[in-house]
Amino acid sequence: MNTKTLCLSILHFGEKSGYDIKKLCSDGYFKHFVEISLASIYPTLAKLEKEGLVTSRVEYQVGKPSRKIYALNEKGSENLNLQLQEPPSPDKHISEFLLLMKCCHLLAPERISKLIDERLAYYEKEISLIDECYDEFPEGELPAGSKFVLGYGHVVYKAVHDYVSSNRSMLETATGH
Amino acid sequence: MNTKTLCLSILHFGEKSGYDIKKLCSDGYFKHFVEISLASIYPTLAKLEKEGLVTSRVEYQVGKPSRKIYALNEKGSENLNLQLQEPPSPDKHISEFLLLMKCCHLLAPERISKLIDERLAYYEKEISLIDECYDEFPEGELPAGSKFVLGYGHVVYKAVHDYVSSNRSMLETATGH
DNA sequence: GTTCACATGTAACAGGTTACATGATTGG
DNA sequence: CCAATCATGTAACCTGTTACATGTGAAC
Repeated sequence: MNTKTLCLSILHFGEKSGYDIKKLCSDGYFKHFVEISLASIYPTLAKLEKEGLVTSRVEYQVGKPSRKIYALNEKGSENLNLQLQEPPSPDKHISEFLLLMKCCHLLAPERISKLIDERLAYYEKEISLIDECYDEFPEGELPAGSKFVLGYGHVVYKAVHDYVSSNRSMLETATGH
Repeated sequence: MNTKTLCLSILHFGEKSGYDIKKLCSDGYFKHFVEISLASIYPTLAKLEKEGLVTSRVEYQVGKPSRKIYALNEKGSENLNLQLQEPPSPDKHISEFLLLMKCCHLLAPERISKLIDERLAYYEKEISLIDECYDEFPEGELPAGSKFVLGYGHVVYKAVHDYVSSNRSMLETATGH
């Protein structure tokens, strides 16, 4: 995933600071399908401004550091539309947890149980975070795309939670060492 | 995910060439939770051999290029066990498809429909690939970890397939431009 | 007191990818 | 004939991360 396109598509939902973008990707609406760090956001936003795709203004705050707020302009909007015409590259999913489970015969049974407990807790947390996102919008006002994506995340976490809790014995009783 | 640990854990399931490892990660049993390219596998295997964690032998073939087959030795096995004691880092999931769906109001309805059709076909393909993996092993002989991980992938693809096919209208009828 | 959240930015480094280089055989 | 599969490996490049630098206010 191209960092520039990601920033443009997030800005398209409204003007934001680099810090805002990071929060959205780490905790908010974009959380479960993107990855980005602050150290790549700031230079990217600066580049986008230099290229004339976004504009920035500084918002002074009392007691807090100033925020540099970026907004998409027409050229940026056009550029985004162009980028979105390209076919999406395949999903990337990397899970050390699954690698560990695949190697369960090398793990102590107590460790497996602990890892699974933590995993289930993690799924539950993600589900409640998604539910919180729904609650932020009044009935029917959540955009279709956002609703679809939140629902997608929800069914994934629900399905794997069910699967892991019903099939954990498969791993916990494996004749390991 | 550490490339060295990944190679060691795959080799732990049996001796393999770099090419074999790539195939396993791209099409086989490790497919849906790891990412690795040949250009990082070969140098990693060479490094592992230099460090004395694996041994290699060359297998000559008629009509095909020779294969360099690597096997885990005791030191490598110990090293792997040590690595597996570390807590797994959080899953990484990146999906340009979901970003596109989130931005559905910027896409033509026909494009959305086409993207969804392709997506559903992709899920179906993944499910049948997983089923093929099951079939490779005779009844009951698939190791617990592998079975668990395959089942995990299966429920994910099944859940998202169901979700996308039942909720596609949410995006296709979105008042875009 | 100390850690966390807010807030932006740079520099050094690590990691992995794309493209290149090579070459035989098989299938369409 | 051309593309694909098998098979290994290197070099140049790019991108993104960790760590650093700086500073306030709130909460514990």
